[in-house]
Amino acid sequence: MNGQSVSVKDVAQRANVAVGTVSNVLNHPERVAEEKRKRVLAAIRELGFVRNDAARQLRAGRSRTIGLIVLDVGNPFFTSVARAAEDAAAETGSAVVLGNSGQDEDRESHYIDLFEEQRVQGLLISPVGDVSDRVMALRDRGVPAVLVDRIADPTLFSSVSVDDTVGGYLAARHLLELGRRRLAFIGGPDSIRQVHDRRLGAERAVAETPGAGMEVFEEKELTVLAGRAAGDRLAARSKAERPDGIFCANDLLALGVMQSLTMLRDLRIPDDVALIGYDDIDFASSAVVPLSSIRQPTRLLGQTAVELLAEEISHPDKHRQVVYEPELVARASTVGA
Amino acid sequence: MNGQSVSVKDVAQRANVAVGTVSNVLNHPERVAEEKRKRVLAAIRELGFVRNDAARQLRAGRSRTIGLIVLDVGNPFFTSVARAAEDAAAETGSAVVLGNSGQDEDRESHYIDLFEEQRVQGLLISPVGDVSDRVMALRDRGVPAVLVDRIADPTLFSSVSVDDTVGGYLAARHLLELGRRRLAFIGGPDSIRQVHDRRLGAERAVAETPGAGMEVFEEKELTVLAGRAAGDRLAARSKAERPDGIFCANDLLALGVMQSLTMLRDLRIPDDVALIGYDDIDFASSAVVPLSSIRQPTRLLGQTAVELLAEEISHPDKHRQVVYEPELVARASTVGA
DNA sequence: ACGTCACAGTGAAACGATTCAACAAGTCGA
DNA sequence: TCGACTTGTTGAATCGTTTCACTGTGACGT
Repeated sequence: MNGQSVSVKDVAQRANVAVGTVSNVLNHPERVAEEKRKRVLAAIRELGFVRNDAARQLRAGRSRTIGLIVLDVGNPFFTSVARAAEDAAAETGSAVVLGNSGQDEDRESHYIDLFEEQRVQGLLISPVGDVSDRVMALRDRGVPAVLVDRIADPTLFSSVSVDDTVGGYLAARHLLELGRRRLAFIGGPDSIRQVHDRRLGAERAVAETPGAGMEVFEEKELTVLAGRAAGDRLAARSKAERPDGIFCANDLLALGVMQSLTMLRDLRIPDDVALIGYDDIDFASSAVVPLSSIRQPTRLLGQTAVELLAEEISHPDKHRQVVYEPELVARASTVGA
Repeated sequence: MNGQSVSVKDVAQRANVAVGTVSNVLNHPERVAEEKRKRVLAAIRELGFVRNDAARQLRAGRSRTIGLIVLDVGNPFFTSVARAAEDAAAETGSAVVLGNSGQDEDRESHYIDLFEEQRVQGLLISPVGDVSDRVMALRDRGVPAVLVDRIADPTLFSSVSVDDTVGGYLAARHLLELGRRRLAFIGGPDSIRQVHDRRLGAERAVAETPGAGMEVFEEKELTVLAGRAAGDRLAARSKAERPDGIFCANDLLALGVMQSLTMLRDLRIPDDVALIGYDDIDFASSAVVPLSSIRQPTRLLGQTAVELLAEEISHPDKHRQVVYEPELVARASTVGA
């Protein structure tokens, strides 16, 4: 009905009290006598008053939001982290606003600017490139940041991440414990840190096991199609030369390999070849042969990121590196039905 | 270095100009003489000044953000819509902040409150329940809204959506044009509007085709596992009783059916049975047999939502219903390799 | 009867960017 | 030389909320 915005002043007028009292009803109800409080609340309802957040922030000098910049909103890993961060922030009355960099440094930079203008309480960021300079400048201006899914220089920042070498180790050891000795690692570009670390972890497990070996294949992409191509190459080999355990750097690759082995050739999983992926995406459990995988504690990541940010706010010069360990999820593709 | 926030006043002092001039450098550079502009910009750089968005908004009475509330950030349909909306909003200098209701009315309500306090320019929402009352109250207070993926009462709101009956029609007609006559529709709970409409559309196509018929199966969930169960039942039938064309209400169901038919039984797709899904998720194209599907114009949805919102802002009493048609994506699962 | 307290309530000041009426200085034409 | 006009600059007022020093009132103890 009314076009204009209703302010505390209007409410105060209507309820016949001072503006300060209206504010107290909103923020310190215990300081206001029962009767006036009721009158104020009634006025608020009648006028449809809604707090103006911009004015609050301006006065407070700080907003109640936390900025989160992720590499890819389409990636379930990040949406899960985001949801957990949201929940954790909600506990302290903060809200999380999400920015999607899409692996693009310009967009990332743009969101950093936006969030700084909004005077967010802090920034959670899974950086595209090297953002140390920008992030340090931010902190000098009073906006702390926590790196997500990346380990930071402990003297500079706090960070939360998951140890990919442990994940790789778990996957490979799982295959080895099942008696497999001729392993294959199917990865993507080794320049991707995650791929690199997973391979390293797997190699460590293999080195610990006498008589075991592992071939490494480097695909161009971490996709189903790339996995299928790799699978085709392996399946074409003779039984003696074929690996009996395959560890893929992510689930997409693994699903591609599975398609290739089971459909096009007639190999049985896990009898002929045991197969394990990484990430435990939704599809892993509903594959033709449910796929074993390595699950990352995404919710814990998001929650911890928010906690670390709170610590950074209270102790700007203390930093902490939290590294979680991923978890093995054994399904039929390794242990059978 | 400095703990305090730097304001225009500080910049003005440093550059030896008035605050108004600093503001003009930022917002109307052409009004400021070359020399002073340079001095101001230098001061901004030296002091690390960053605009305080809260103060801007307060003065402007309106923020530069648009609120978007989606049912599920994990759903690629919505993330795609969100990204398109983001891009469209960026063109007009606005930013989109994303809220995830997760199908929960309380969370939805919470985000509506939050966005209203933030005085967003407007709200894009794919509502959980019936939000007409809340949304109308919002509009009365000057915050327009556009419904996404739902048709609104044209006298009340604007909306963008996709016509699911057309999608169903396209899918069924495609199968019919390939000569299939014994169709099956595998759906989920018919209470879900999308499922219901897709079935209706398919039935229309069948009714238009002499000699064609369609069985309807109602699964409990729209998942791969439910699809596999349905596939098992169909595959167990004799060739004469088995459908020769299957339309699934979404791609997950279709992938389940595909697993069942090709792996467990030995039916060929599309020779023995043609199969088409709905949504065209990423996995559809990389399935063992690339899956035909119906693609929704998600980017167009997001873009149009932003445009409609702009219209609502300029003409609050005019509403428009935009309904898009989905598109057939024919792949090997119907037309072969 | 008087000082001390606790409690409610008041309203001006502050947060920081933007706007705008007012003014200054310079240019041009007559 | 004067007025008309252009161009650049100034700084007070404004947005809506919260804070806080202050006032008013009544209860209580001595």
